[in-house]
Amino acid sequence: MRGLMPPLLGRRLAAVRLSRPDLRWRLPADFAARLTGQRIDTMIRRGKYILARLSSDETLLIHLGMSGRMILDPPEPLPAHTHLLLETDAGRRVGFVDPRRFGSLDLVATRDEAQHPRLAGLGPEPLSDAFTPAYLSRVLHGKLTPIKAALLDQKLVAGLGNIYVSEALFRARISPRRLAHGVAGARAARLVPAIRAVLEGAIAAGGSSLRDHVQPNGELGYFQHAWKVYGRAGERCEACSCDAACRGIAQIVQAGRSTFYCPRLQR
DNA sequence: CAAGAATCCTGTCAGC
DNA sequence: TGCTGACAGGATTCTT
Repeated sequence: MRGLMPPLLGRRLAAVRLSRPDLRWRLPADFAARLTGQRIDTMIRRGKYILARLSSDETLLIHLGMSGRMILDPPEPLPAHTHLLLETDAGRRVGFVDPRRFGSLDLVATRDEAQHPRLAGLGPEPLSDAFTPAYLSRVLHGKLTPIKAALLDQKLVAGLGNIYVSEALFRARISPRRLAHGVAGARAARLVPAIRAVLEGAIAAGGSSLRDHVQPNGELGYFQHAWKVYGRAGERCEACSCDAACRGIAQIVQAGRSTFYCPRLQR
């Protein structure tokens, strides 16, 4: 979103081309027409959603899903799977590219995002004051699901994905297999700052470019080089590599997603 | 109600 | 080289 603000903020959308309405959810036939001519007044992020508030009092929602990317001034011919192309009154162009189409676009008839069903249920922002150990303890209390799965639940806390959950749990030295209710209390007090540190590091690095993610200007993120456990199955974890008892980073599947952790350090 | 599995879709890569 | 299966930054919907 930071990369989108310079070209979009305060500009009017002079042209909008929607070449594929069947994304995660099918877009209405008048989607492009409703965007055309609108000015983008403010842009914010909520969880994994980018929100662009329009002069029409509507809000454009963008979710990149697994494989989505935004491209500034894409070349012609347009990259494959460019489903939406915006052109501003200043001549800048922004493309929404998403091969798998797990991403979504939506146009909400209100500037109050809390009204939108996709956003209404989201938990607090992990970088906000609302995300405290007390809050996390409360929502984990009584939960029988592994902490890994709980942290992926956007209703509990908004914005964590598969990579950053593994990284945060490593940083907090908590096993991803531990049941959520067992993290309430002292472990939650470690987990909250661990989550914040991982997200702040990733944002500063422009995200993690595993295969699809790029910043709008085309630059790759470089947080993948800072991963301690994700994608490192079999390697000895950096925190205990000198210890003969370290048997290396494990990869397991939880709730259908890969989890990476150090079984020796994370309890 | 809560938790886990199946599902949507395309691209890439390992193995044969 | 070409085929097949597994897997990938997500989140909803269906089953148990």
